[in-house]
Amino acid sequence: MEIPKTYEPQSAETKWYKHWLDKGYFHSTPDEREPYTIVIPPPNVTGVLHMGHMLNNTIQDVLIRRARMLGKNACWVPGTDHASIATEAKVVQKLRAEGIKKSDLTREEFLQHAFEWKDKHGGIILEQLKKLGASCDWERTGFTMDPEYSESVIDVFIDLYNKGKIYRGVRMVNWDPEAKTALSDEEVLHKEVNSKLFHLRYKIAGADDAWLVIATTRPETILGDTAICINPNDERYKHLHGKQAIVPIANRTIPIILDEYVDMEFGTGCLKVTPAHDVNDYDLGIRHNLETIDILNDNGTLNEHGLHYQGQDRFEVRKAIEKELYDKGYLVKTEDHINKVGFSERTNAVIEPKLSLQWFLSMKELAQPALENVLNGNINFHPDKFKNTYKHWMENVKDWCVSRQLWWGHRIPAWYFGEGTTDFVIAKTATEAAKLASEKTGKTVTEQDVRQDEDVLDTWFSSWLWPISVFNGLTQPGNEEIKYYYPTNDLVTAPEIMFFWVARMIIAGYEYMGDLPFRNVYYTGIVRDKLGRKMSKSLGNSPDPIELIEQYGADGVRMGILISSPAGNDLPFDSSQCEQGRNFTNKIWNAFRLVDSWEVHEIDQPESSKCAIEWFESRFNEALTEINSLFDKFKISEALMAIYKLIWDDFCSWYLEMIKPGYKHPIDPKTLETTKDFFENILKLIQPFMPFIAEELWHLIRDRKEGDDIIIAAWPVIGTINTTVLDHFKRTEEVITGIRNIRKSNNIANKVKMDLLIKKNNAFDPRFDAVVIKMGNLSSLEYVSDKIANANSFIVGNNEYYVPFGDSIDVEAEKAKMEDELKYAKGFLASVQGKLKNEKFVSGAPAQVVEIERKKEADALSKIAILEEKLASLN
RNA sequence: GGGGAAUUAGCUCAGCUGGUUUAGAGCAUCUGCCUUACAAGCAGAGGGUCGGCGGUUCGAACCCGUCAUUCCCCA
Repeated sequence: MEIPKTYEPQSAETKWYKHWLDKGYFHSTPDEREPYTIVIPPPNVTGVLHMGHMLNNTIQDVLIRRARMLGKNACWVPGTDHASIATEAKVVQKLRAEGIKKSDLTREEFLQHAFEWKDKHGGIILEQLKKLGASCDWERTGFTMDPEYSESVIDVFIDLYNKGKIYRGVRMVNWDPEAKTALSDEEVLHKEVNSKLFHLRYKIAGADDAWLVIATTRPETILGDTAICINPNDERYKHLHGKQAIVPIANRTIPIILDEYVDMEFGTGCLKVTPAHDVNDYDLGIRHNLETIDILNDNGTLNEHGLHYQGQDRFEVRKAIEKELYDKGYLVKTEDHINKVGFSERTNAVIEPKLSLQWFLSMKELAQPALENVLNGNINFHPDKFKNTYKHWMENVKDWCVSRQLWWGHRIPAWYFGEGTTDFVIAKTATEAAKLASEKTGKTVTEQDVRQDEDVLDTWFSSWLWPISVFNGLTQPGNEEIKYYYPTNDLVTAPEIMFFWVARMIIAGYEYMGDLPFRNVYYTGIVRDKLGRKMSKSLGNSPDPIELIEQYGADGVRMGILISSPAGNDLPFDSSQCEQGRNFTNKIWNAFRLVDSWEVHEIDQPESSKCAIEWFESRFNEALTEINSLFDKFKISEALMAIYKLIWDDFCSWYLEMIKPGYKHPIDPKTLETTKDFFENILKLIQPFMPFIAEELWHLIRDRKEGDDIIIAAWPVIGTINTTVLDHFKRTEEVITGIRNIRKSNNIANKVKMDLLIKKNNAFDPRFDAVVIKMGNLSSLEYVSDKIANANSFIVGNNEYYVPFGDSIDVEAEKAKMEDELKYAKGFLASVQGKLKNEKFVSGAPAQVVEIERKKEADALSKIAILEEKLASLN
């Protein structure tokens, strides 16, 4: 059978993914083995796979595949998040395109559309992950609005309310007038915009022609003014103390109050106070007992307090009122001004600070165990530096506004039975609510008398239960699965959602399971393009992951994305990295072609092969030790690099070349079988990173019984490491490189055999001579006691190596080379002797360190002597 | 404005508690090779006053101070 010269990934990928699924390798059920669990950060149902997902999920797959090979019961739970605001926005948009307005639909009708959307788009990302090779337990695919999951979200709300942690309160929230919902601070993007600063004059009450001038960027809000504030230390305005002012147009009389909050330098030093529309003003309002006048409707138009502007949009009013103020002589001047304005991350609408009645979760106490257990290392962050950010946030945690004015999501289980602020109960059903309300009021309240809160819960209020609720840990406490899989092991996510999600999962973990949700959090970076810009759909600078997979193969892309992606650092992605990955798959493929091409004969094993085997065994175990330790430290890309070098350099470039029989020559059975063993082991190491080619070659290199698949093969166990052999080989490598350099500088073709003469000054074991002969393509290797004239030479370990080559030696070049070496050796000696001559070094440094320096000195001295002699012999 | 992180070769990064080397890797670059596994390859080579300046120390990429630049978070 003709094996293609290059690896063709497509057929292997479909074949093996199907095989793994058919065999149920991804599926996990509790058993006696140690569990290893990862819950996927559930992607939005609206999304399509982007490079960030690729990075994140490749890492998870690497971890889970290695755990599976380590004999653990590996369980990677996939799923999706309902993403209330993002999904609702998409559905509204889609309906609008069809000519349907959300306001024309009932809640039930709208939700039907939303579920249709979810059914159609919700699985796209998960399907795409299969192309990447993700070994998720698909039978466990969860969704944050699954019935049982939803039940646990509602239960938690009720429980926290009953514990007194959830309260209803008036707060200044970030209001998105387009989506008509409150947003968390994290969902608001602050951008600098060019705006205008309007200087407006207010008449002083009771005076004929006395005025004060304020500066504002939002003149329309004067209709909501309830005070003017000045700094009590401001000499300019002492005369205003205790006075009142009259709001232009509204003609309301408002007090002039004193507060050091006012920045005397900014604007005119007089601040108009609008408690309903500015966070700082709101605080001032509370301090000074001011009236609060809300002039806005939920959609951003003005209400009845807007007087003749009622019903108009806030931005139209800004223009109109500017004119009116000017016409009536209140506008003193306008100047250009740059300020920061908040925009909705989802709808890009300008955020309106707005007072509204929302549901809050008090965080201070809940956050305590979550903070402690990260600081004390029960939960580890990788990299560790994110602990600082976490600490800072957790120590200054603010109450969490959990309500959102949306329909898509978990509806808040609050039921109102009257108009009073306390006329509500928290209950799972209307029946229960009626019962509770009856108890609360002492009167009969029926199911028809109660109406449920219109709002839904913040998406994160459901996803913070993810590691618990995917195992139904709240609805069926203590069930077999939650006992077995919880706490999960590792979480892989982006630092951007450390507070949104990670911190809150930790909080929920301690509150509801009394235990951490995961032991390690691996933070990935942001995937950026070559110019350092974040990859995003709007910029169009993100490659389509599926196209990348088609172009380079899933294995190539997996490697390309991981090779330069240390934890927590951004990944400047370039498709050339996938090319490197593809080239690597091809390298492994061709190594297999080579091994596969050999014909076995019952011949003796060559000495060089014996040495090679002995060396590679130690080298493999040495590398494996390092690789395991890198994995333990979550240095995934370094582990991959170590495997890459082991395979490419050690196995392909050295080992295979050493044992490779001459053209058309057979190989001995012992060497071939051992080589196949080695090959199997390196395939095992690469399996977590490049599962497809690993499985493909696993089945090509030896006949396999049913069920003997590499995905479930045992991760290699570290065997003996013979450091003497490793040292011998290191020296041998140097000798071979020396020979190659001589060929190169003299233009001697590889096929031309050469002689090597060795003047041995230091003892060494000549066992690897056979390897030197083979790799150097030598006709002879001999030991001599004198220097050889007319030869190219080099020094390894203070032994002298000579390759005579007739008259073709360039003596001058040889001399120059040696002089360079001599110069370096002398410089090196000087630095070593500098230390040794220093009395304080010799007495102060540890004996071992001094000893090492002495040895360096001795070696350098002897090398210098050899070089000088050789130079002399050339003259 | 407050807090945090970073700065090592053209690029991306290692470099553990200061001492095995007058600093390492991969990619890229350059040179020579289509040598019967692989040109998606082979064999070599060049490239860094470890951001600047001070300090501590016998000894600093590593510790301290300071300045500069960049990024992140919060207001």
